[in-house]
Amino acid sequence: MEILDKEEILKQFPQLEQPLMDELLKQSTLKTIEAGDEVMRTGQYIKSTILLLSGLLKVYREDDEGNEFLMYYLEPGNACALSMMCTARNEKSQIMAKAVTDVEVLLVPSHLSEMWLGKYKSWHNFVIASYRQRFEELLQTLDSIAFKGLDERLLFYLKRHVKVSGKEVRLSHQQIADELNSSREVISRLLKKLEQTGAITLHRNYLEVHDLEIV
Amino acid sequence: MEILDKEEILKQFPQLEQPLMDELLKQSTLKTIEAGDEVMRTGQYIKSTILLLSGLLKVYREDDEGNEFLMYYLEPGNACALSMMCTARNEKSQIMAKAVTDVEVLLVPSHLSEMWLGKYKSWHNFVIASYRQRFEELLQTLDSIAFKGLDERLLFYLKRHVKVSGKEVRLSHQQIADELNSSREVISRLLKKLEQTGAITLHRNYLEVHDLEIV
DNA sequence: CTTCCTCTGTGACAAGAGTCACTGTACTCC
DNA sequence: GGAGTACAGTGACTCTTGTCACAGAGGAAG
Repeated sequence: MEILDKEEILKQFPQLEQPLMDELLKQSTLKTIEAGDEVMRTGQYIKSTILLLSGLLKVYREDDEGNEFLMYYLEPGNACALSMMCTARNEKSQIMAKAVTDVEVLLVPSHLSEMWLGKYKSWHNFVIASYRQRFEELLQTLDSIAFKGLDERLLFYLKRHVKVSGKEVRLSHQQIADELNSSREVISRLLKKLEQTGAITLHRNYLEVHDLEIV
Repeated sequence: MEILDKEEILKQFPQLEQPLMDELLKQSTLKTIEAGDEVMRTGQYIKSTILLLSGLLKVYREDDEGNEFLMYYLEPGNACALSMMCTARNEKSQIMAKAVTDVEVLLVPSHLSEMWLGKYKSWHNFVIASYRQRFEELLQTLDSIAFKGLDERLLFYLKRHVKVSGKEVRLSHQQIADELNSSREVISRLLKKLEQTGAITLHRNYLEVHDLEIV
């Protein structure tokens, strides 16, 4: 286990009170995860609360036929709400979390996380706030699926992607299609249309976003 | 304000500890809501946590064009997770809660609910458990929208409806269509098919469910 | 009984999205 | 430079869902 850089951690979680930070530094473990690796899947027993220090995680849903769709991204400073509330789920569909880039996480043993809820007000607030944020993001995703056509969903997806990792979207059409639970051809066509409006420029294996609001 | 029937309330929320129950009885207000009335809409400032004592609430999403879809039902013993985490939301789409039947709710002022989180372990657990349940239900809804065709979504919807209010589904095709964000004609056709398999029987203004598993 | 209104059933058509087949294009590795 | 491979573009077709138009059917109220 590497030595925790206190300053670094504090910077990501400034809302946590001092004594809690001390415990956190002492009791949690730092883990590095390579881009592309799976961080979590429901059904598996989750024994830790996950705090994200650096990098980018995507949380998505996968059904029994291998279809998937993106729920939301987690950025540094976020906690994985699901890791806090993972009950024994034995349904067919799963929630998965995967590292988009290399990622550093802090693992807090569940029993501690549980205990801190009563002990530290700031931890408690942090946990509740995490639930809220995830709930809201999930609702946005739900909205876009329920009310919007694929063209608007694609826009929503691109906007979100730009927000977490910049205007260079380094994804193939196939990858985008997967995350929207659609098919490559359809995404290709829609992207082409977007390019024609001038909103984006297409390249091999990536695309540049110029302005998604003009559409 | 009516007098709270302690026994009744205890029965719905047996997991709450005694001193908390006492405070709850003293500090919260009972409110009766008529079938069809709106309980809540986001954006509006929510000043209370809502506990459901009797009746049935539906929680649904509505977008700016009046489209809607059902998120989940709340039954007696449930709390409205949203009333606990309503931040100032000023987006276009809204979460709405409406009474399906006549409903009795207990209103807990937000500042108390907040305080109890630290004070009573059982309250804290109850709140966390509520979040979890709603999150899970929302995920199921999301799944059915993202992965399933309308036929399967209709089945899922009917099953859920049967679970909360029995095998007589007293809804017009139009109402069902609304809750699935679809159109009457399509729902009519799908229901007809279901009737042909023997899973349900159609009537004017209601339908009987026999067995939804056989489909 | 008659009128009126809401709910339901149905056929025809349109639009969106998925699938298939095939072509072209850029990059990588010998 | 040439072969192989993953990615991207495109047309044709199908299926599902939504829309429009209209016809019955059942209830309610007079």
